Amino acid sequence: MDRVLYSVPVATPDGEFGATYSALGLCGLTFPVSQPAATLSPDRDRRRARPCSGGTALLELPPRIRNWHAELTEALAKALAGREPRPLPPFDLSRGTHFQRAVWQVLRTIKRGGTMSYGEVAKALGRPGASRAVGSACGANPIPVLIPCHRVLGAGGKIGGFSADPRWKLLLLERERADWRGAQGAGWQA
DNA sequence: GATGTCGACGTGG
DNA sequence: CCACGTCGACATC
Repeated sequence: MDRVLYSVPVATPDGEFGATYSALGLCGLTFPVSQPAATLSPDRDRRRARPCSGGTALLELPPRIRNWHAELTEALAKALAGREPRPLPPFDLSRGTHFQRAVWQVLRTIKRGGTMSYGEVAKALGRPGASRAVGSACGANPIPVLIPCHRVLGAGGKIGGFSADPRWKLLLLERERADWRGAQGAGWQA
């Protein structure tokens, strides 16, 4: 069952994310809209945590979902601070195609601070030449940050694209101290 | 060297 | 059909 049953705001130091849950687990995570990434800077000063605007919504959640949400809230805060996001709630990725799920699986093997190129991911799937399709699959990732699509860069260390906002990609990489600057240092752009 | 163009790939509009 | 979070090869200045 991949239907979205609950949509819940997630308060973090970087603004209010949005989580959606199905009966199987977390099936979606969206970046804050109220705090545009345009105001983000790669420096260290953090934003104040905002109270959850969901109001009484949280109280209406079934215990199981509420537990997942508590785990997610903590995991997301850790991830945004560049630390290991654990424990995690279960993910419901049943909406992805076979290829997309295979891609997301590879993404989850990229260690914090590490990166892969779209081409390398394609190669890891036994599909050299599908690098572009990998890019599309990354863009279709329903749970950014926790499924680290931001750790996939263009060949030669170029920053590549990011559906939400490239600033988030840069910020996340900064926070995990990723060694993403390519071999030639100059090979990246905003 | 610095640019263009082209084809391959999976998915959704 | 087309347009994408790409890449590498090759052509041409």
